[in-house]
Amino acid sequence: MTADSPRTRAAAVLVPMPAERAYSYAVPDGMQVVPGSIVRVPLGPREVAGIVWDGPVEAVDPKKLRPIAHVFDCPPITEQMRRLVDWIAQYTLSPPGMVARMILRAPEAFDPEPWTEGIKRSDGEPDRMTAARTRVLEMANDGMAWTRSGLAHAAGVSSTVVDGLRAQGVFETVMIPPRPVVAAPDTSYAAAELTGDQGAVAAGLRDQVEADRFAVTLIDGVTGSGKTEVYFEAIAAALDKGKQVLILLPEIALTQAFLERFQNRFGAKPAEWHSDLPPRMRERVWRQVAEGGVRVVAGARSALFLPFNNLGLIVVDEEHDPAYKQEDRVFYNARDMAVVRAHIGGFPVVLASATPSVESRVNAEQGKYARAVLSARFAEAALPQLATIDMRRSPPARGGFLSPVLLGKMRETLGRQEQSLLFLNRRGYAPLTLCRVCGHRFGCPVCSAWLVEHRFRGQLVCHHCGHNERRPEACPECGTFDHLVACGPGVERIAEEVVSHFPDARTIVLSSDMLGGVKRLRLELEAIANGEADIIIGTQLVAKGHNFPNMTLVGVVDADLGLANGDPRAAERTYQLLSQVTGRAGRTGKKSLGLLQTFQPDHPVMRAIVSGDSEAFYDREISEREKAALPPFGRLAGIIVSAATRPEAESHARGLRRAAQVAQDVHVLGPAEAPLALIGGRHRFRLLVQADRKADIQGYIRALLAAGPKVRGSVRVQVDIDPQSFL
DNA sequence: AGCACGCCGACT
DNA sequence: GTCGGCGTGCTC
Repeated sequence: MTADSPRTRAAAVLVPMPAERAYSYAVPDGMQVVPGSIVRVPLGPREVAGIVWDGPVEAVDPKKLRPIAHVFDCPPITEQMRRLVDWIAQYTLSPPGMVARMILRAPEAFDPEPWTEGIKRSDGEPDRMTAARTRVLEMANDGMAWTRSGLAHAAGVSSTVVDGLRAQGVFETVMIPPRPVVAAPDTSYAAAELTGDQGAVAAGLRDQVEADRFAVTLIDGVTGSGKTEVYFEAIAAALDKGKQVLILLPEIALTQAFLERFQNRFGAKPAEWHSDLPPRMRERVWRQVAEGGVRVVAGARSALFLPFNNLGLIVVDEEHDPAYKQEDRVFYNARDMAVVRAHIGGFPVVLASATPSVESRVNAEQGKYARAVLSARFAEAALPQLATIDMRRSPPARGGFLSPVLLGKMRETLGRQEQSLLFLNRRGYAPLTLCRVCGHRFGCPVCSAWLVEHRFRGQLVCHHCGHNERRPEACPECGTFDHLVACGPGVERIAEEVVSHFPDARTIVLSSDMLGGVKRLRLELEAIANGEADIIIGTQLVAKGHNFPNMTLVGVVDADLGLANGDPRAAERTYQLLSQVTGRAGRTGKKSLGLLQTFQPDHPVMRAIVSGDSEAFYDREISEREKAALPPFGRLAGIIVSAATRPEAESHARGLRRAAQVAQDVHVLGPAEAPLALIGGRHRFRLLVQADRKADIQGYIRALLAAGPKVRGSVRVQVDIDPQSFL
């Protein structure tokens, strides 16, 4: 805000760096700024873009006060967005400047898009006609403005023909406004016919949108139950009201398939927003969102920070997806911040999932969220038949990992010329290699993980930090040759086993470390969809998005994987993943089958998957957490200490732990219990803090950080608040 | 987060 | 003798 003093006007400006408060800048005479204005200000040796902020301007040494260099010709960041920045900064204990930085991620967009020069038919007539000229004039007689190249292309002539006509005064020069990044959606383009409960849920959402009322609705329904069709009607209502709409999708799910589905309903695609967007497109989308020209954005979590000026609805699809959580710089969960955004804006938010997160289910049970269950009735035909394979009763052959039951079904599937998918969430050949003579195990020299053998590449790789080395012939400990054994399966090893059983089948392995990168992967997925493979062996990435029309068998090689890793969310995550994977079968209309290889067929996760009845599973999961006072019943925050070396990080975390004057109702877990990981070349250490109320945990962490050892050198401390029921 | 300043190892 | 490694400190 600006403040008038006898000599200089000053404004508070939030700059994109970890400053705890807005800095003060002088406003030169004649310059107009309002809260939300995007300005260029000097900061140290350079100039940066900042946002003029609300609140009193802090008095600062007049010698330090530097003037705002420039006010961008750009719609100001709205009050709702500014309140969101303050809220997130406060809640996540991040510097507000760092939160503001997430808004300012399209630097070229702060200036208006340039108008381009075009031409339009005028009164002038050409000196003589040719065939080419006739075609050009036929096109141009619509009286619309054309670009020169566009007109030439449309008429099928060279641009010299157009230039020749222009020289004779046949065209006048006009300026053409920037082209919209997407066409306007048409809410009446292809309204879906909704049945029974779908219609009722859609009507409820429409009412919320029309009432401009904050409300959270959790739409809970399996694939094919019409979740998307239902929230499309809420989107239509918001658009009819002249509002903008944001659809959040987990990054991987930003697939062409969703955009096409939207287009089939609204006649135009939504604008996309994700990290892979080319810079030029990024700027145009940002700008057109700020100006209100873009009505619907489908985006990854960062789309929450787009400068909407008239937002009326947010949809968070696959709300349980961990990709919504950002775990660097500012730690936040976009799903929860979307709820906060809607609360600030006073409009509804829709959370959709076939496998909701436990915290959303609890929020629904506590009445904070409404829960709309869509029955699977309409999807039943498409649901695969699911069963467990008890690996104690049907063990694999010696040295193998696939049970005869699964192999038998694969053979039948091959016989029908249909596709099978084997899912194993582990890259490489084997997760552990050891020496049969001396027992030496190959561990990562950098971190604590075992090295994973990648036989195809002839390497031992650390999946934690990326360290890799050649697989040696002899044991480095005892020197014995040819006695290294691979323990456990990875997708490469499963592929080996499959090929030995089905040498004539076309088998393909899909994992994120595939040679050739994303491009190759996309081609392979397309090839599979076209039926160019019989057996697909894949890691997590096959679980999402893609539809394989001929896939009638899904086998989960190790359904227990991930259940015993000490994560309080292990069961929930496994349930969600297995649900998604088994859902890859049965998109065909044909009879399809999902088989889970497990040593614990009576585990609640397996029972929930096989029976399709998730209610009991959620009830149990909720009561387990209640007993353990884990989220969503307690609050859990992580203090992340990161340093270049592991001892440094550990000693610092111990220092913080020592400094902990454990307050009532607050527990500090770790360091021993906390997971240690190496990310981006830095050792990260998470100290878990648990408390019952939001205020407790934030106050406690503030006190702890103040009392703890001074953070200096290359040690960094960040705070990750696990946001549960914050409303 | 950038970016400059500043002090110790391997090279044009 | 310099180039450059990243530790430290500052930005209205």
